[in-house]
Amino acid sequence: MFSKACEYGIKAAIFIAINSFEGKRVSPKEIAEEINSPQAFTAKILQALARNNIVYSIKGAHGGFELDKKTIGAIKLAQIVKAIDGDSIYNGCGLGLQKCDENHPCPVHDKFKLVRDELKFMLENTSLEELALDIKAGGSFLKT
Amino acid sequence: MFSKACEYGIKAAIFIAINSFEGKRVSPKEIAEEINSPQAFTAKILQALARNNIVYSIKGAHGGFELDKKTIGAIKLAQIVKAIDGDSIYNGCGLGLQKCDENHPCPVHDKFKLVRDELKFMLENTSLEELALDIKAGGSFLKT
DNA sequence: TTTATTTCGGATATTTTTATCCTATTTATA
DNA sequence: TATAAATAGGATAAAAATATCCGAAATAAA
Ligand code: FES
Ligand code: FES
Repeated sequence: MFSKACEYGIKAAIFIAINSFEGKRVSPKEIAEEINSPQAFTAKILQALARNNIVYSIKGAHGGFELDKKTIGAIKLAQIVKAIDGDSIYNGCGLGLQKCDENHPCPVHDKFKLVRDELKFMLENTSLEELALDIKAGGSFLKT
Repeated sequence: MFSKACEYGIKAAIFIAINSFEGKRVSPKEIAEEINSPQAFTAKILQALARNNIVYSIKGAHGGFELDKKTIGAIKLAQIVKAIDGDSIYNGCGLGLQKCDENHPCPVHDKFKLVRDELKFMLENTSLEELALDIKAGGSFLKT
């Protein structure tokens, strides 16, 4: 469904959110440990998230990744997925036709579009905040 | 969403279905042309579908791929997807946890499961027959 | 200003997916 | 039986995704 890079990106963002609520910055090393991902690869993904202004990176001593406590509620999964995997998951044809086109649909278009749109809606309406709070409450987990 | 192999497999199966309605066998060459896929790679996928008893392959002169006209309505997309991509799309965790587990859910579990189950339902309830008929009626297309 | 810390980013390596090539095997038919 | 036509399948290649390594640049603090 999502690429590994995207899975790591989502989990990393959630972990950064959790820590930002407590005013803590986190390093790629900590993040990789918490989400059970390869550290250097995770660092690359964090760079991409930073370039897309989804998370903030502070270089140098006492640096790390963080995000603005006030905007955590406004950051939706859709932004992260789009930044890493692009938007083919929202617009692409389920059977790989060059473009998904109502006027030249593939055989599964109508049915696929329903599922795809529901996924899109879900991602656009799920915020980092709710996911982070659920973890803090012990209702869900980032690894194992 | 699906692998290239799976996309090719679905389109190939639909094309074989269309031809089997007319009692015609088709070759990997014809199939690849009709679904706009690489021929040799498509042939590998056809072998996999044949090994899974989804399509039938007849070797030798006048051979080719076909399927039993009477069972086309019973073949669902889910079988093809499972044969080629496995069932991680039905059971796997959206964030890549080792297993999707109600008792140890990832942060998106509840929401993801809804989408995943809808996809599963769609694939399990869509037959090759309806897709093939739609194409014959000019309502959908296998390429471009 | 020096040092320690930390992200950035280019280069490289590994693995998986996608794709191609070639020969063996099977089968209908002349 | 000989031949041509067709799928099977192993070997290989190319491309993309995943992963690692290392030096450069930035920054806080001594
Ligand atoms: S054309 Fe294939 S999903 Fe729309
Ligand atoms: S645990 Fe992640 S989707 Fe179920």
